[in-house]
Amino acid sequence: MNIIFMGTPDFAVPSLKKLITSEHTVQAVFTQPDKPRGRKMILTPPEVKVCALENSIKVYQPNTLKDGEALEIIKSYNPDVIIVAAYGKILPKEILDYPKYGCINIHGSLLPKYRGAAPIQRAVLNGEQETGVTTMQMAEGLDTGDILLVYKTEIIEDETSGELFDRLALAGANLLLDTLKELENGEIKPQKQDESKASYAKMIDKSMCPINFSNSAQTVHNQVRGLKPWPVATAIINNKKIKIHKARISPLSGEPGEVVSLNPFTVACGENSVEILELQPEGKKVMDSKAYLAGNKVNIGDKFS
RNA sequence: CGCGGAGUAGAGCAGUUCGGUAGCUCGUCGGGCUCAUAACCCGAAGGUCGUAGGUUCAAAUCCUGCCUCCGCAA
Repeated sequence: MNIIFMGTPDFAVPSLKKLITSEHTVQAVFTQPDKPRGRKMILTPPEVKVCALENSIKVYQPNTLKDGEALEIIKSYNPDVIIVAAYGKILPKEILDYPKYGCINIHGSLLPKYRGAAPIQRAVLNGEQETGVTTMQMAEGLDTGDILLVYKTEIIEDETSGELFDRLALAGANLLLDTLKELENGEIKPQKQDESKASYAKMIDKSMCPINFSNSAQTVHNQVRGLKPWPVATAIINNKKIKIHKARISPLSGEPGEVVSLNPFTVACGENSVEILELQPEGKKVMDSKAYLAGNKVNIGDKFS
């Protein structure tokens, strides 16, 4: 099939790569405009753009798809289908309806659960044990289109959002190819989403970072996993903010926030405790907790807040 | 020139204010003790103090340039 691909971050890259090496033809790529990123605010191209350019595919970065220009570009390619993976812009109806097979989206959850911006992180934060990837026929609403194919997978005990991202990005790429194949062969029966089971995964932001040690160790652990690798859960000790990169649940107990063990480094929660395995003081690199304790005086009974 | 922290032994830190013998907690190696240990005791190795220059009798420390890493903000 002739395909136009729309996507932006690294989640979309495996799908794009897979399409490029498949029997399909990627005619053009749409992605977000380059944005200033990093400490120096350097203008940085999205990962999908980098991948497309490496493969000599034409890239478009319009600010909006709604002014008709985008539609003209798309018409000039006459694609059979448009693939959308974490693109980050709304597609107007005239584009959704234009290709023969419409627009197909890859979404990182088991729809209709976790529609929206941050399905993967939200699943980890909520301590879900199962998630997956869904391909759907895009409709006008936010992730409301009919379901085409679904891939389910377990969320592993200590898995972080970042790790799950990588797995689902790869699984999504495979699912996408299957979807295209079955579409071509007319084997797919699109399923309507059950609106009564729909939920939304709001964007993640830094206000979610501070850890409340009154919560259960499980909740704290989910927070640490879910916010890794960005923006990372934080706690305060000795008046200094540190990021908690990696933790584990421990059966010890004590006053919430209290250091109950130094070996391993363990902090009590509302229920049980968490062992802190990797952390990062402000202005410092990520280090394991043993290294931190070698140079910073922390005593049993000290309090995290 | 967005704001700020930091580069000292394999790791994490102190020492820099006020120039004058290179330190701490760990790790590593050797030995001892123990039924046993991420326990304890004894000992050892390991550093051109990020880099280039300047000031000085003398610089980790003061001055200047540069490199690198990180936090915030976006």
